[in-house]
Formats: sequence, C-alpha cells, structure tokens
Amino acid sequence: MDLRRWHYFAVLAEEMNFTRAAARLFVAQPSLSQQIRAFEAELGVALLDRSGPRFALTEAGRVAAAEARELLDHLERARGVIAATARGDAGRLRIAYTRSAPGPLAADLVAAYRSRHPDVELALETGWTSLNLTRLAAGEIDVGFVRPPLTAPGIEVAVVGSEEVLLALPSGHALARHRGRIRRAWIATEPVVFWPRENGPGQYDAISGQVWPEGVPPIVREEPEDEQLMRAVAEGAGIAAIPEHRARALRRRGVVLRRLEDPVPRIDLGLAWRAGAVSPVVRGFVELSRQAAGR
Amino acid sequence: MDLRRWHYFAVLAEEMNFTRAAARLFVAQPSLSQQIRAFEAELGVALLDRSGPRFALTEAGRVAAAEARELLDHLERARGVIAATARGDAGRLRIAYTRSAPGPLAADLVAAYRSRHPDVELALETGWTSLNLTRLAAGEIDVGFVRPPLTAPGIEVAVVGSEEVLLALPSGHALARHRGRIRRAWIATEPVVFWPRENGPGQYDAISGQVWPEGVPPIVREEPEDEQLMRAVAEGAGIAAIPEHRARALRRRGVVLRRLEDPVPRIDLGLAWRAGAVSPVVRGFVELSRQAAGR
DNA sequence: TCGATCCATAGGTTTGTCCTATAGTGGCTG
DNA sequence: CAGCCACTATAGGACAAACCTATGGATCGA
Repeated sequence: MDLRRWHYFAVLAEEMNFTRAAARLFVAQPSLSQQIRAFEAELGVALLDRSGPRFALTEAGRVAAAEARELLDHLERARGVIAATARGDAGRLRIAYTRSAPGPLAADLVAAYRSRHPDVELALETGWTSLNLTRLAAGEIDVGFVRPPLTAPGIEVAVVGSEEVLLALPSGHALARHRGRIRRAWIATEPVVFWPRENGPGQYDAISGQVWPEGVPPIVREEPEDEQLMRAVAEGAGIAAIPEHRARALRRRGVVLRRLEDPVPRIDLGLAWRAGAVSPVVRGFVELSRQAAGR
Repeated sequence: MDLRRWHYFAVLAEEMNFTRAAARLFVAQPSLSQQIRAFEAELGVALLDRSGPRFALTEAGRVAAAEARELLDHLERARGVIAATARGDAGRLRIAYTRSAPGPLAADLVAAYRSRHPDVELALETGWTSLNLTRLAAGEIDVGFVRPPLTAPGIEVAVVGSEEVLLALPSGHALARHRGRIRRAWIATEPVVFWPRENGPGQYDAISGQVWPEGVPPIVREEPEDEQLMRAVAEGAGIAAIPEHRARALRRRGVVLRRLEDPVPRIDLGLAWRAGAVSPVVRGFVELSRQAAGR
C-alpha cells in the first residue's frame, strides 16, 4: 500500500550500493537496510542475494526493480493527469453547434480551444438552440451554442459573438436596384418570408424587432430553414432577414443581399452551459470564448 | 508515495458516503475525512465538491478515482508477478538442446515444463555439448542439455535420462544375419566408423568403453555427424555404435541395427546449469527433469 | 596485519495516522 | 416549526512505524 519501499528498492537496484542509494534518498544507510528487509518480508520474497560481499539481485529482485519503476512512473502520470484535469487541460468536452451558427464564429472558437488545450478530447455535434438547451439540462452535452436572448433555469448563457442581419430581396424587386443601405420605411409593408416563431422566439423577436420596429408586415410564407427561405425569396414570394454569414453561404441566383440603415440589426451568438459546479474544461472553454468576444 | 490515500479515495468514490466507506476500510469516519482532505492537499486539487449536503465528485475527482483503481490494480499485479517469479512460475528460460539429444526425451521434458509453467517464456535453441557449456558459462543460456560424463567449473550437471546404444551393421555383414543380441567378442576386431574423439571425449569414452571394453578396433573412417556415420556403414566401411533414438531416426537402406549382449551399453542425457545462485525458473526446470528421470 | 569499505544491529526520537468524543449542518417528519 | 436523523468536520490524546546516531562484523586490498 506504501510505495516508499518500492522507491527505495528501485534506487537501490540502480545504485547496487546501500550507502550511495541511501544518500540519493536522503536517508541514513541503516534506515535503507531496514526498509529493504521489511520490503522483502512484506513481499515474502528474497530480492537480494546477500551470500557474497557485494549483494546481487535475485531474479525476483530484477523483476521487482522493473515493476517498481513502472509503478512510480504510473503514480507520477496519475498525478499529472489529475492536475491537468483540474486545470482544464485534460478530459472531454462535448460541444453542440447550432445549425445556423454564424459561419466561422463557433468553429473558430472550437479551433482556438483545441490548439490551446490539445489534450482535451472534443465531441462535436450539431443541434439547434432549444435542442441544445434540452441536451445541456440532461447532461448529454457540456456546452452548446445558442441564439440569445434566452433564459432557462439552471443554464448560464454568455454572448460570445454577433453579426449583422441582412435583407434578402428577390432580384426582380424594385429595391434590388438600390445600391446603398435600405431604409426601414421602404420595407415596412413589403411581404415577408420568415421561419415559424416557435422555432426560436427569442431570436425571432430580436430580428423582427430590429428590422420591423413598427411590426412585422404580413408573412406570406413560413419555412423552417434558412435555405428554404432563400429559395422562397428567389421565387419572388417576399423578402427575408437572414444573418450575414448564413445568407452569404446560402447565396443563390434570384436573390440579392442588402444591408439595412443604422441602427444596423444584429443578432448574437450565445454560449450556454449548466450553472453551478462548472467543470474545468467547461470553464476553460467559456473563458476563452469570452476573451474572443472581447469581454 | 503512499497509496493508502488513493485506496481510501477509490473506496469513497465507490460508496459516495464517508461513513460507509470508512466502515469498508475498517477505519473511523473522522480518519477518513482527515485523510481525504490530506489527499486533496497533497495533490493540490479539489476532488470533492462539498457545497451541497451530499458531496459530489469534481471532474478531477472522477479522474482521480479511476486512476486510483488503476494504480491499485497495478500494484496488485506487480506483487503477483514478483511472487510468480520467485516461485519460478514467471520469467524467461533459455534452453539449448543438443543436436544428438535422444529423440523425444529432451523435447518431452520441455513440453511438460511448458504445460506446468505456462507463464514462463521459453527461448529454445540447438547446439551441442561443448557449445552449450560455453554459452552456459557466458550466461547466454540458462540450461543446456549435454552428454555426460563431463565436469566443468561452475557448472552443475544432472543425468535426466538414458538410452541404449545400438550397433549399426552393413546389411551385407555376416553378423547382420544374426537375429539375437551381438556378443562383444564378435566385434572386438571388426573395423569401426566413429566420430572424432575431440568432438565429445566424455561420450566417446563412455561409448567405446562399453562397446569395446578391450579397446577400440581400428577406426577406418571418421565422420562428425551420426548421419554420415550411417552412410559410411551403409557403404560397408565398418560398424558403428549409435544411440537408439538417433539410430532409428537415421535408419537407411544398407544398414541393420542390432542390440549388444548384457551389460547393455547406455549413454546418458545430462542437463547442465550454472552452479551457485540458481534462478527459480532454472530450479523449476531442473527439479521437473529430475522427477522425470525418477530421482 | 591494518585500514577501508560496506552492510547489519541496537536504542532512543519524531512523525504520521488512528481513535474517541463532540460539534455543526441540512433535510425530513410529526 | 421544532425536534430528530444522517452525515461530515474538528479536537486532542495514543500508538506504531520510520528515522537517526552509534556501533559491530565481514571482506578485500595494500
């Protein structure tokens, strides 16, 4: 149960001399003699052949010396792993993206984290805000990207980035010919395509409140995914408001993207995690994200 | 350096209850509390989250519990390996056969040893008496089969088997027609083929002394290997004395094998090892061989 | 034969772990 | 809401284990 004697024996086997080994171990030579004898008694095995003037290792002694070195190494490694875990430099972090996460933002964060904590194993998956919150609460993931604003019991959220919201116009639309920024008054009554509010009330209200402060014009079509919204715009059904990275990624013939006048509408990228006892890896990821967000 | 606290922590992590864990460890609960705190201080890491009424493991605590179990397992295995080595049930044994070893005898011994000590790794090679003694003295092998009688400084030898020596006669020889045992007088002057005495003086003298007690007749041809002796006999050059298993294995057209009258000539199979501090595996092999030889 | 080197033994001291007794805290129940 | 129960933490004294200094015995080389 005590590795001290193993340590003593390993050093003795290296030095093959009680006096020198004792000096290396910072103990008196009689103590070492005594402990080695006790070690042999404990194992019930003769490790030294004391028949000659210069003792020799028995076969079991050679094996014991090797095992002792391994055990001490193992102990050292175990200490290291535990310390690294406590520092957040080792372990496993389960991260959920959102499908609509602003293009490179979340991925950049993950990449930066990976390079800074190379010994943390990352498990990545992709969900959406409400799913990520559910899985977070269930303990199935450790951190999840979300679209604020939102509040959930037992969940903490930090804004770790934001991006501009663009207007997607049918290319045949009169406003598509306008080169500069679009005024809110010009689109106050234009038909709109949007996704169902229940898919993300927070983000829905954040976008609509900024783009159509006087109230959303008639919604002529609802589609769950940005890709289908873009298709609907291309078909001339109406105009849509879509986060910049997403809109550029989904750009297609028949759709032009335009910026809105000041104040520019923006939506945030949030990072959510379970409140309370935060594991070190989660803390590391959150802190890195906050730094990247400039807070 | 002391695994006691690791053990305590491993049990605590299993029970998740100081009182029960202390009972399982046969210590009072306050001791366990104290040792766990000391363990955390020693590692410089918080292993328990004591914020609630029922403590929880931190991430580092979970890792520490797993590492503790591994370490204790490792310790147990190490003890086992050392004990097995001391018993002669583990390790490595380097054995050298002799090319002319009586057929199945040595191989049977090795097979029996292997089945009785399956965790001993065997390194087998084939040499001859004088080479095996050299390699033994040099520490390149642990035991070697030899042809007694012989003496060598620092080497012990035990007879572990014996076999009859047969006469190989040219099939055209007058004695080949005789069905029973051959009398020594009949061959006292017959020309002989033999191998050079310097290849193994002990065995040479043992054979010649038993087969030709009055002195070896003229040696008409010398060949180093039994196989070539048999060929020489087949060609009618002379008669030869060859150990039974070997002779039967090399049996060929033109040669007949005949037994000699009482006292039947025999040669022994010896097992040699370094004298002095005998390693447990060697001791095991030697003891098994002696039992098999009925001593 | 003497000295040097090395390991073992003896006896007293210190350190660490254990114990018992008791206090503090949160949850459950009558 | 008060009292009880389960659980963990703290305090102080007891004991065992390891350590140290001093010394003895054995072997080797000069």
